[in-house]
Amino acid sequence: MKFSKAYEPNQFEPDIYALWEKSGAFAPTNKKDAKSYTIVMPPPNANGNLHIGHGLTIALEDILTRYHRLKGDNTWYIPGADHAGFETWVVYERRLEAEGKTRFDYSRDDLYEQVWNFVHEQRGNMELQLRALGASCDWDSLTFTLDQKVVDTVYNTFEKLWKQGLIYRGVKLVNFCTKHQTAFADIEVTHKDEKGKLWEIAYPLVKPKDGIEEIIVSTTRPETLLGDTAVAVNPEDNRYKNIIGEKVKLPLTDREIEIIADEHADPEYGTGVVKITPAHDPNDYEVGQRHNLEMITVIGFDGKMTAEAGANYEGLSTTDARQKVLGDLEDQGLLRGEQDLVHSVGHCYKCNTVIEPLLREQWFIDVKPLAERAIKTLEANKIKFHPANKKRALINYLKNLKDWNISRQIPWGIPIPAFQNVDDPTDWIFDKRVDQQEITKNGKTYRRDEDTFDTWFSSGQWPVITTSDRPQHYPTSVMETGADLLFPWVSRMIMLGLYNTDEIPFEDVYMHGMVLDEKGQKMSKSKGNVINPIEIVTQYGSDALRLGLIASRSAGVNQAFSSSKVIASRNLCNKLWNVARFIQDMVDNSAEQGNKAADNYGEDWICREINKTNKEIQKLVSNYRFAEAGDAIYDLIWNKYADWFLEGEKLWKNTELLKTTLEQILIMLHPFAPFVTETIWQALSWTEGMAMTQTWPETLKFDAKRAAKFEELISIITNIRSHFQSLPGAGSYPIAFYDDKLVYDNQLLLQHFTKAPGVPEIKPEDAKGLHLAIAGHPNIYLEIPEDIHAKYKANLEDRILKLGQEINTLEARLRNPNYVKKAPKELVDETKSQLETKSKLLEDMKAEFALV
RNA sequence: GGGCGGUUAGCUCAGUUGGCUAGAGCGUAUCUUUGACGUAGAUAAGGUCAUAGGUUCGAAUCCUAUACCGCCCACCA
Repeated sequence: MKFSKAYEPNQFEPDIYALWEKSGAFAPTNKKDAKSYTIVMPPPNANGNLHIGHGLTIALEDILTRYHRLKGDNTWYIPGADHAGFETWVVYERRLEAEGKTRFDYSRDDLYEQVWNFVHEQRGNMELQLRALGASCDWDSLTFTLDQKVVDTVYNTFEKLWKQGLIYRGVKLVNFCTKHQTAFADIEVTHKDEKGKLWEIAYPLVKPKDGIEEIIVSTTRPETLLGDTAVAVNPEDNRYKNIIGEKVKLPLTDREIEIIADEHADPEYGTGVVKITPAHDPNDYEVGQRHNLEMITVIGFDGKMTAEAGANYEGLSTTDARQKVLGDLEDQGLLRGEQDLVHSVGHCYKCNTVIEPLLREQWFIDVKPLAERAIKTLEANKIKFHPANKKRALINYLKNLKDWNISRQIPWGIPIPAFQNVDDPTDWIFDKRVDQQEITKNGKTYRRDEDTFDTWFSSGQWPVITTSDRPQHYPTSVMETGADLLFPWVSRMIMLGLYNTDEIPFEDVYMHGMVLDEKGQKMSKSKGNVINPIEIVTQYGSDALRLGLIASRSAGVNQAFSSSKVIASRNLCNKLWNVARFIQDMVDNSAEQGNKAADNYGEDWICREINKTNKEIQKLVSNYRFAEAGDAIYDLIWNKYADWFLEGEKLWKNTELLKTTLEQILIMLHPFAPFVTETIWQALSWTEGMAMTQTWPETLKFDAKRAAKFEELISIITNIRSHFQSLPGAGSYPIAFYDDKLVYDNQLLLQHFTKAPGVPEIKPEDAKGLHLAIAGHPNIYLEIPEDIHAKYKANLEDRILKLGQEINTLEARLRNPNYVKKAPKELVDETKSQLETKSKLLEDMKAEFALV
């Protein structure tokens, strides 16, 4: 294939991906002496589109996967697709709504089937997008979160928990969205600050005592008054000590409730008296538990007041009920004041409806034993975290974890395998026959629980489920995911992983931060600042997106998307493409002889640099330092390979070395930029197989002394170029020298790199022009005209001053007896030799200054 | 209230056991229409590493305090 002038990713990427996929190389190898390396992909929404965060996820995971594959590990990257319980349900419910239907028009089984079909119609986009991003995952192992094996494992775990008494059915306050008709875990509720009012309401004492006739409570939710079953004061609060145990008359009702003493009441806040509504407030619920209070539900799951709220209020929305309650209180003269306040209110993260804390019977997991075990494992450092501080955050979270509500009132999910005796509501049994609404067992009839599992309950078992066919891949190597999933997901995987397998689910956790928009704002549809990764792929190529996303990004830190990094990465791909094009050209014309007269030190030098980068990349990737690894390979390709080595090879044309080094570079860059490296690999005339399945490069042999010599040549060339640039006039002059073997041996190279008209060897007495101040090379002159030379003098003076300062610093350091005594010997020696070279250089420069 | 991050070049950010002249990309300036690449090459300018103390022979890096920015958790009658 011929190389076009510029690399156009779109032309090649789909074919290259098809080549990989067809080759079967995504499947894990099963080599005997090799280690397993396993990454489970956090499953993207099966019927959604990938967002830029997925771009980062795939980039990081695929770099690791491809790197380990090249290193020879039995590498397995397991893709997944998430049924995305709630997310998908919301989308589907909207569709129903548009058709004028509601969920209540269908049975759960019908709905499940409808959504299943809906998802499968939509499905596939996400998987195509993963391919566009270059994910080298094993498609045959793709697991959908509703696959039978997922359900099986989840049911086994549930049964085990059930048998061990860690599952219980409880009536507790749950976070309920009255629009979506489902409960949420605490962690799913979004809190927002809102303006509200704090009302003061008088509750008259049934029997006035010690002159106290009423007490005044403060509340932001007067409508819940109808469900009050006590009022609380702080036991230390002297104002109310005497009336603890007395009764008050609950306004607007005919009930009498007790004044209790509880720490929950803060004497500093409001009047210091708080009404207690155990059925509608989490704190009040706890107070209720402590004092064994009655719980009266006055708000129903539909968000309307219940019959228990009284005939005057039944059927009203909470907002209307609030107005009516306030009005009625006012009429009775019991409303004593109102003031503005800002407080935070829980909202449904999807529809923004205010979350009602409501009593509901749900399945709960007693998390204590699970959390304790997880904490112990974390404290024993069994799992490494990147960034490390996430471990502590997780331990803290686990220490305060409350029992986990795993019931969701959404049809789209894994049915909870529990049945209730129709004659005895307290009799629940575990049974897997969830496809039946009613079953009989031991002659009794049981009705199915209509709820489904919280998604995190099933995805918390993801590593063990996905690796079940190849158990040697469990525990997995690394769990790479977004930092926001530390609590909801990573914590669950650790708890349930340990519970299921007695092993950790993964050895490392790497958490990436959020990809923000270019201004550093969170991306959101409503803000309209969402960046579509596939658009970037179309515009700049998949590799450019990957390299651009990982650039300058460190673990756990949110960072802005940077199109300039993507462009820079696109340019790197193009650069490499042209490097390859040029080398192929030289290979094609290898009959042309290069310079054989002298050694090319640049060859030793580039081998040294490639080896160095090779080692560096290995170290950086194993420490998850992707951005630095990317920088290292960028620097090698652009600033070393192309700028110096390849430039020199225009003279030497050492095609064998050009081939070897290019291959090594392609392989080392492959994990980061798989498409362009593979495209080149396929295009080159001499390479075989695929870049993807090569072995990570061995180190190259080179002569260290000659490599160091080349470095000297670089500094001579740079120095000369700098002069050519800064000197007034035409710009390039002959480089004259005497008594300098390195220059003598490399006249051609110097001329080539500096574009000097010549590099003549002269006699010392003929030396004239601009004397170069280069350490170790005192006899090099640029033969410039007199008039230009004079202007140069001022410049020289500045440089002498600067060098003098540097020498002073070094001398001061050496004069310090503590430095000489305490600093490592090598460092001190280095300082000494540096001082020596610089002093000599200074003498030379001073001598030159005297001359000009 | 508890916890965690951040503050380094005009911009976005790297900088892991403290060690030579603090780096990158983009941007800027000047030069180069050289047969790999103008998505390029060459050269250069640009930083008292937020502030104040401390530890140390030596601090962007460790400690303490302050300021500002951001995130998470809990609470908010």
